[in-house]
Amino acid sequence: MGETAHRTLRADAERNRRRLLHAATEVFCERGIDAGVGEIARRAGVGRGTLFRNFPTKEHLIAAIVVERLRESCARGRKALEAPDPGEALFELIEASICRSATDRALFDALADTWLAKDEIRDAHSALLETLDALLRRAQRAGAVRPDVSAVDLMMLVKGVCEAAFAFRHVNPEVAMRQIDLVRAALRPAAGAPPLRGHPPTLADLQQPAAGDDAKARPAA
Amino acid sequence: MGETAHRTLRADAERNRRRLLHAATEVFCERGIDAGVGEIARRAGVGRGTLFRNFPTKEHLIAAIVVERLRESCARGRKALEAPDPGEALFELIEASICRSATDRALFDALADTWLAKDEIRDAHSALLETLDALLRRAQRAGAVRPDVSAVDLMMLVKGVCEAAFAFRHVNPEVAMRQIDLVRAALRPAAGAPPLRGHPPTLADLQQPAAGDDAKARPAA
DNA sequence: ACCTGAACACCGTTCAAGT
DNA sequence: ACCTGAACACCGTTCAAGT
Repeated sequence: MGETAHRTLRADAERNRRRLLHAATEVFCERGIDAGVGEIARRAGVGRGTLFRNFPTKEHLIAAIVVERLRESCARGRKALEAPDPGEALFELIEASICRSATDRALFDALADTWLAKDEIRDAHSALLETLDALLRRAQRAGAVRPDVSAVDLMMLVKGVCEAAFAFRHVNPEVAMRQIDLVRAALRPAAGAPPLRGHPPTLADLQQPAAGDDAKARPAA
Repeated sequence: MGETAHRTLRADAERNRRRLLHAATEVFCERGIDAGVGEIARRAGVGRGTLFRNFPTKEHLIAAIVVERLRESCARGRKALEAPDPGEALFELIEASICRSATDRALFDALADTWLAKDEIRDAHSALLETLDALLRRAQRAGAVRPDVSAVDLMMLVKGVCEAAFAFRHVNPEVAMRQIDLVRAALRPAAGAPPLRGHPPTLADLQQPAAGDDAKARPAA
C-alpha cells in the first residue's frame, strides 16, 4: 500500500489525468461545481471521452479533488502536532482552514452524508478526523480548550463557519476573522458555563452507512 | 403596498401557483434541489409549461420558497421580541432555526451572495436581519450576550451551524444540540476574553451589489 | 492501451395550438 | 387569460472507430 498503489498508467495517460485534475480544480473554483465537463476537458487539452476514461463520472472527478484537499489538510494537521504551543497550534490550523475556505470549499462540501458514503472520501476524512482529534486532545491537556468538546463537534463547527465565510467572501473578508474569534470563544474553557449536552459524538457516529437515499426519505408534509 | 400587491390572478391560476409551491417544497426536501421540474409539475397536477408561466425559471421558483421561509422566520423573530427574558428569547429563536434546518435549509442556502443578488430575497433578508438585530440588542442590554457581536456576525454563525447540522441530520441528531451549546458559549459575555477583531459588519456590508459574476472572477492559479 | 468526437439520454425552457 | 405537451438546446455519458 502507498503512493504507487494505482497500477501504473501509460506516461501520456498519467499526464492527462493530472491535467484533468488541475483544470477541474481551476474551473470549479471559477464557475462553481456546476461548470460543464466540456470546458474542463477543453482546458486540459483532451477529448471529453478521456475525462470519462479517467473518472467514471463527474462525481468521481469531484471526489478525487476532495480527497486531495483532505490529504493536504491532514498533512497540515500532522505538522501542527509538532508546534510548541498546543492551543495555538490548533487555533492556527482552524484559522488556516477558514482562510483557505475559498479554495478548500470542496473539502467542506464533502463532509455531508452524500459524499461521505464514497469509500475513498470516507477514508481520507477519517484520517483527517484522527489527526484533528490528536491536536484537540493535546490542546485540552494543556488547558487551552474546554474538555467536553470532541473532534467531531469541532469539525462541524469549523465546517459551518468555513461555508459561511465562503458565502460572504466577496462582501467583507473581515467577517471571517470575527468568526474565527467566535470559534475561539466557544472553545475556551468556560468558568461557570454549562457543559455541552449529550455525549461527545465519535468518529463511528459519522460512519454509519447513510440511512437515507431511498430507505426512509419520506418527509412529513 | 401589502399582501395583495401581486395583481389579481384568475382563480385557477392562483390555485396552480399554490399547488406548485407546495409540491416544489416537498420535492426539494425529498430529492434535493436538483430534483427535476417535471416531477414538481406532475405532483402539482399541472403541465410543465404552467410552472414556467408562474415562475420564469427554476431559480425563481426556489427564490419564492426561500422568501416564504425568510418571512416565517422573521415573524417568529418578532414574536420573540415580546418574550419576557431577552437572552432566552434570542437563544430559543436560534435553537428553533437549527432544529428547523432540515426544512429551512433553503433559507440558509439563500444567504450566499448569488441569491442575495435577487431583489425579493434581499428585501426579505434585510427584514429578518433587522428583527434579529433588535433581538440581539435587547439581549445585549440585558447583559446576556457579549456587546461586540453584530447581527450579521450572529446570522453567519447560525447559518454555518445550521448547514453543518443539516449535513449530519441522519447520523446523529444529538450533535445539533451540542452545536447550539457552542453558539451559546461563543456569545456569552466573556470575562477576560479578547474582543472580536475588526469592526462589526453591518447590513449594508451584505448589500453591496455582488461584485463577482463576470467582473473580477479570475482566480489565482 | 489509450484517445477522440459523434451520438444518446435527460432536463430546463420555449412556443404554437388549444380552452 | 391561462393551460398544455411537443420541440429545442444543453450537458453528462457512451461507444465505435481510430492510433
